[in-house]
Amino acid sequence: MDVRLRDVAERAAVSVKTVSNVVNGSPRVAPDTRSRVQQVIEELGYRPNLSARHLRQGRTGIIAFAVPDLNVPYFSELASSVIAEAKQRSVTVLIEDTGGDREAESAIAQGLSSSLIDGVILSPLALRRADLAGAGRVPLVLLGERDYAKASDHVVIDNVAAAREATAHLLELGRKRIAVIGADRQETGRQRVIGYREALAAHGVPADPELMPVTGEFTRATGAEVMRRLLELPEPPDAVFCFNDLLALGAQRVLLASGRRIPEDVAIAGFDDIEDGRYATPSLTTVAPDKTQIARLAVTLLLDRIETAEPGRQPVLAQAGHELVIRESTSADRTKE
Amino acid sequence: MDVRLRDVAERAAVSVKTVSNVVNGSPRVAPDTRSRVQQVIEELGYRPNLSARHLRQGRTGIIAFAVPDLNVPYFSELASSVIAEAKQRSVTVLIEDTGGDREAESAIAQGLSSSLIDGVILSPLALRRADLAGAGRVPLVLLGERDYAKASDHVVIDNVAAAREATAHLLELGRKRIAVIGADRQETGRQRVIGYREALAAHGVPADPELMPVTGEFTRATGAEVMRRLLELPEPPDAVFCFNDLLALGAQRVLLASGRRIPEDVAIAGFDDIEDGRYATPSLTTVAPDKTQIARLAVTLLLDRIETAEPGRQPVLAQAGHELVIRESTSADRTKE
DNA sequence: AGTACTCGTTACAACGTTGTACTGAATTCA
DNA sequence: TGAATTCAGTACAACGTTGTAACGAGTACT
Repeated sequence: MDVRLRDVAERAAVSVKTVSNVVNGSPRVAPDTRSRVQQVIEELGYRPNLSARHLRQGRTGIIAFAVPDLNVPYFSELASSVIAEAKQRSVTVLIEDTGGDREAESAIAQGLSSSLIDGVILSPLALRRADLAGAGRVPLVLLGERDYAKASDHVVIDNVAAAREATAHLLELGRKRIAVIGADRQETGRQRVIGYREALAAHGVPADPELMPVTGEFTRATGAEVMRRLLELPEPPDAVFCFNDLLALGAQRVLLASGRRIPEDVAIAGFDDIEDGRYATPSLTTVAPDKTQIARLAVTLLLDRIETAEPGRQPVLAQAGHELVIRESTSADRTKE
Repeated sequence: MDVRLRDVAERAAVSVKTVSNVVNGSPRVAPDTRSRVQQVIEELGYRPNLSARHLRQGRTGIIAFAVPDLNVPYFSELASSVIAEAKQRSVTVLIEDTGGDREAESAIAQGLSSSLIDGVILSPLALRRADLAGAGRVPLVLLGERDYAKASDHVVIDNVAAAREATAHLLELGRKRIAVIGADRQETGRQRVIGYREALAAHGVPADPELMPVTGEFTRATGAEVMRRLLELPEPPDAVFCFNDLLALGAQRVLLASGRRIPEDVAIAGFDDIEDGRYATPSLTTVAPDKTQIARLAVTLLLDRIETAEPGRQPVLAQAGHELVIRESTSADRTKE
């Protein structure tokens, strides 16, 4: 069986509470008592029972991180950052895979998952604003969607600026027909389209709707399929800006298979800076959100929200940084004209 | 505050225990009482407090899945499978990232992580046999290393056969100089080398130690670096068998950058069947362990072990299936000679 | 009619922890 | 020297749940 406070107390000839005080570093303990107890703790290998502690104080020290798909590298990388950040604050992270399912996301936002979590960081995919209506049962931080501003704390990056910078980079290579893959109904996509248009406008390049085809899921397969369609246009693109790296890798594969050179014939930029992109051939230019900072902000906001339970508190918006990382898929280019 | 059994009991005018019996589906409840209580439960939105339940019965319904690095696609894919499998058994999975650190792995094997987990599925990287000596505090299932057979339940695949099949496939393409990347001191690597040698012997091809260079971590970077060294050999390889897909993708990148064609000049096979390999250019031939089956076996063994706490029970070895998946990196080949 | 059994329900205690209120001793102050 | 204050440590209760034992009311058997 497990060692309990009581076992330690008996062996050290003190009360249970004194041992508890030592464990929790309460100041009301004499130095020699403390060291004696400390020693017995190590001898017996005592570890506090978290369930009992939770039962007593209403906290588990566990937060959930819910993502649409753990196999999407961006999310697994983000999960690693969140876990690392939480560990620093001695909090445990439970990874939850929603499958991008709206109901699952909604359930999590309402705190319907296990009752043993103190709060949730949720990266929504299908969630609608209305699904947050009944929320508030559990402290919640949302990632990535500016749309929910008034409903909950959230952490975003400046998608408009990021997309603008990436597009500007492609324009500065002399490209005129810059396609976009990933411009779908999601708020994130919409933001990035705005940045894309802004950059085009600033360079006096007209926006061609043909270059912004409808997209499905953000997978390599979609990227490949959409790229194939783009290549069939009477006037195909000379650059592609994909709204995530997976789309870009899929598109890249089609371009290479079709015999085109990257970046000479078509330049490619992605979004997310996943590890795969760094090792692709050619390596992928991409917008790199500061995942470490996102994780830190999300955990900080969540713990704040957990600690101060006052319900009236206004939702907070935190913005993390990003950076355009230029790699072979755009850089080896000789500017034309 | 949260709804408690007591609240439900008061509203339904029964005792707390009766509500508990309804919640737990105990048969000793009259049908009309049951439905009345059921209704109040839904009305109030009661959810059991897992910590209290655990405190009472010594189980949390949480198992941990510890991997060396969640960003390695093989592990994140496996994690998804484990989570899915556990969900079916209404068990929650806590993902633990050991960083491949021997101490962290050892700590987990001894059950030193949070005291709130019922058991651990551990995919070890640096763990030594001796580290398992003090184990047994927590039910444990190991993945992948046949080495620990007598110390703990474990799930493996037939690495020898898998490596033999992959090597045979390369040999049947007419390749004679088949390099191996990933033949390091780890038990898994050793097993695969055995299969590799068996296949060579069966085809009467001599094994050249130069074609089995020392390897470091199983990353794209290592794959790339080792491939570069292999290309500098006086007689470079005409095929490469990498012991994981990341190594293969790194090697592939170097080959393409050096102007060689895959598979015409050099054929490549990997191991793990991660998603990246399916979308690489060219797509990667690989050994696909049956991840779903691995997850199912691991969860089953672990729950078994948790339920029957008798300490005398012998460790179980379970073997999951695998399959050689042939893709472009070896198949478009015209057999030479 | 009395005993034995079954059934549905209940009261109580306990899981391991910690906050509150308390105690007794040592120390400080007037 | 007596009163107030500080300090170290303790006893008790409670968090929400469930296993055990016990209960009274029927029902079945003799």
